[in-house]
Amino acid sequence: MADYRSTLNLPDTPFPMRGDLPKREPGWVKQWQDSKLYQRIRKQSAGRPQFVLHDGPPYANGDIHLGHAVNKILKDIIVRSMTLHGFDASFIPGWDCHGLPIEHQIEKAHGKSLPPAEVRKLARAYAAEQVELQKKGFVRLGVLADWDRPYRTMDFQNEAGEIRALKEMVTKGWVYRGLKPVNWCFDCGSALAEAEVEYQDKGSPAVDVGFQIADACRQMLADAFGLDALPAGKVQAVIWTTTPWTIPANQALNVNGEHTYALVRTANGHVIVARDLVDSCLARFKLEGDVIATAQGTALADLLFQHPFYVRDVPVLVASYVGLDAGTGIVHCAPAYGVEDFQTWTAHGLATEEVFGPVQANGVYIDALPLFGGMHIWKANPVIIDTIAKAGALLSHEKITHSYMHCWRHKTPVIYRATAQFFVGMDIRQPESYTLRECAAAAVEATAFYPEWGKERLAAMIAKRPDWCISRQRNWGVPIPFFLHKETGQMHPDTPDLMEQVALRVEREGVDAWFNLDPAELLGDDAAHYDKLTDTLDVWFDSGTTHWHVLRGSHQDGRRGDGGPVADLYLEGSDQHRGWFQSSLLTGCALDGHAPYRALLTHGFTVDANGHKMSKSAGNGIEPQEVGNKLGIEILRLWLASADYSGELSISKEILDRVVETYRRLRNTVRFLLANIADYDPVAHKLPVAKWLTIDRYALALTRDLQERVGNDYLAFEFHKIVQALQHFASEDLGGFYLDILKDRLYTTAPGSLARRSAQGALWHITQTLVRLMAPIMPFTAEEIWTVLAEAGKNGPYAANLDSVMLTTWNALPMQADEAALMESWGRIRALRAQSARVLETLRAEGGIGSSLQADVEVRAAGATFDDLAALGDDLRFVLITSGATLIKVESDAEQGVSAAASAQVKCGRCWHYRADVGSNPEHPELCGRCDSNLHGEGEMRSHA
RNA sequence: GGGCCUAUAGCUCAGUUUCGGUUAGAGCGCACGCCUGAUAAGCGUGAGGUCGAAGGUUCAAGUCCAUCUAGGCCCA
Repeated sequence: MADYRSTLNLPDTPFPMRGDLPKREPGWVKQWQDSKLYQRIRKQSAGRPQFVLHDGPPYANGDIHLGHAVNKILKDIIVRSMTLHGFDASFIPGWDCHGLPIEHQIEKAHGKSLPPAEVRKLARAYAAEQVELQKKGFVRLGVLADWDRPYRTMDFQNEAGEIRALKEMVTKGWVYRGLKPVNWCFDCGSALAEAEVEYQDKGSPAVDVGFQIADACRQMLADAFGLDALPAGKVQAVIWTTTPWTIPANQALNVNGEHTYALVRTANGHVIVARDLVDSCLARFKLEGDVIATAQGTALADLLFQHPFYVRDVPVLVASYVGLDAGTGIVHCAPAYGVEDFQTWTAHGLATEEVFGPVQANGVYIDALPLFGGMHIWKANPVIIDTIAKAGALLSHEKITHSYMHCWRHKTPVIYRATAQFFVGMDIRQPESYTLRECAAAAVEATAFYPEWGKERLAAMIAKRPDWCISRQRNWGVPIPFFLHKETGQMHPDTPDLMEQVALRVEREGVDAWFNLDPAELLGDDAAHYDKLTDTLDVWFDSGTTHWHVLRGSHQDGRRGDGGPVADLYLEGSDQHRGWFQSSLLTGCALDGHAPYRALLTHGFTVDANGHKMSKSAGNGIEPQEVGNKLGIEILRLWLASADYSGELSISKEILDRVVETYRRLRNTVRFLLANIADYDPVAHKLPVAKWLTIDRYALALTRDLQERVGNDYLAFEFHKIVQALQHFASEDLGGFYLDILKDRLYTTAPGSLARRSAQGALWHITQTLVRLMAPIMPFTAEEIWTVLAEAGKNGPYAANLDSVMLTTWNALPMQADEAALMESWGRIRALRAQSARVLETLRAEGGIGSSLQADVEVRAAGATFDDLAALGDDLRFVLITSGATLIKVESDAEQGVSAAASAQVKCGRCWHYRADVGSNPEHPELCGRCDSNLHGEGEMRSHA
């Protein structure tokens, strides 16, 4: 038997079947970096419509984890897809460099007693190191960005920019000085951040303390309980507290308006507690009693009760936070020493100036405090309890052990303590204009959200949030460069001008320019009357103002130049509704009157296969580096793109295994495409689409449809639909249909025949389309494909952009007038083909055939299906991949069907079809007629498939 | 405890934007078979869900309503 294999046009390509991703990806990364691909894309895109994604700065501490990878890869997919869409898409990466965690790192490494200037110096160096570390990680992910020129919030220009942003907000009147309870450590002598507080067990006294009704309010209290008069003798509202030291600072009682309160008669006078807690309270008081009347919490509002040992009547304030879990249902309110206490106080319109705070920074009461002046609060507890008892107001006293806040540095108990801070006011009304809250609400309304529910979430947060406290008592941060009058505490009247002078110095020397500044340099003789504030700005102010001083200052090329929001998109984890989205929104509104972004996109957090969050302790974490080293970053990217990122992102071994399958399928499909256009010259061999065979034109229509849908999905940021569409296209449209049918024609017809060039024209377009559609998600593989195309001269009209697929835009696919008709009729043909496959499978199972080419089929069809099949003529057998196919017209659907039988003919030694004309040329007895013609004659004619 | 979100075959997702309607779809994986001219590939056939749970509204619910469970983000 002659070997006809060598007479076939078999696929051939240098594109390897296996990606070998972990090994080869770093090479691509290096090439993109070395060739300055990002910069070249920007240069080539200059003048196109802009798309600005403003990068939210990750905190410069620690190696990147999966969450970082998710975030940056999504951004990269978007920037790449927008570039391919024909936008000038910028990506200026940034880092958040100031703040507590870095200060702690320095403290951990160098001890706790460094002078602040030294802390800042070390922190700056540490942050710079971390930026470089993380940058390496991000670059390895294949993220294409301006890595040579990122923004860092600690850059001098940015530090100065923040001061200018603050100046602008001060000038516009958004900033005020007020009180706020903060975590306070006596040993530090300063405020602590939440992160510096840890919880440990602590023994505390727990006391129930009675507040007698004020004489002037006895009748009103009787009315509240629906009584004609109050019983004679003591009537006390009882509170329960574990911090007796706050009693001297008591200024109110809080009740819940929704709860019911009971007036209880006991042997020790009458007491008021929540009705639901009467039994537990009496047990604690070791008293018996009867409820003689009840009243709703709201009825008690504003009644005055007597402080247990000071001559001071305090009001009842209704507060919803008061619960019934423990205590008495009545809460003692010391606004200087509790967050909720303080909020309740201000919520009732009471002045912060009236808040009474007798505890000094070192934990000692001021000397002027009666009875306890000069005592440390922890020492004063028993003395105070004794005083309460002597006043007849102590209903119970026990020792309890509870979880209590401690300083993580000194391991000593921490308290809440009201201190002076600076705020951005949410409800300050600009003259004849809006409040910040109103402006922000309108800005949220004007913003597009992906997914849509983000709008509701952010709007609810804006509606409820308190004023923004922007001051912190830290070392490593941007200073709030205010001079405050020593007596009044007021800002210097020239503050805006002074701030600009400070900004100029910070621009040159960094934040130390302020900390080192001698006030006299700016204030002259006035300096004696002013204190230089040492507070720093909340780090949310750092990142929240990046749109102001990064996009409009240090990186002007990364902004939109049309006067509106500077960015088209901010994209972060859904936790940033409270964080960066909000701080940016507030500064945008305060500075510009609108949000700095047009749209917000959020992604969820990564979880394990069971939907549980990843943690070190659970041991269910997956690191991006690990995936990159084992499977390749491309797999990680494809995993991310195939998930619906609006919810949680599940990742596990099995999930990644499935992703690998998807990758292989896509890769092999492209490999086959490349292998079959190896001898195709897209310029010299190009045929007009009108001359193509019908099925090739159908394939082109399918491809155009795919590109349109995928393009729209990119614009809508619906990447998982893209992966599904690509996979479906590769498996169903190509592998299971078009390519399967095409093999015979590609392999057996003459190399330069119309039949073959028509197919290759379609394959060339499919390849050019797929490589681009894949590129945003799988940039490594796309670039590899691009290189093969380029080196083989397969880019034809795109030869000007041989360097990188990213230098192109979507493939320009010919539009066909009869696309809709093609889709419709071939849809019917494919349904028939599926039916035929089932019949052949039955025959195969019976042992009648192996390959489908061993069979002849008879197709009975009616109506449109018959017309479609009839139009194929003799090519029907190629569509069904059988050696023979007979079409019979029937009149009704019921008569339709397919039957198959093993062919009685002889197998052609070349094309493997079983044909009656095998051997018709005596010189080539093993060949069928068309193979003989293809090899030695004019070649077969094909018009449809 | 509050706000927002998620819960469809083993896995990843669809399920017709504003208010429901025939046997709930796809790809992957799996099973079985074919091919050996995409071969550490390719093709075919097939088996898998009653839509987180139990209720309600309705002639009719995966699709609406309240509840619960599990999970996520942010607060308290």
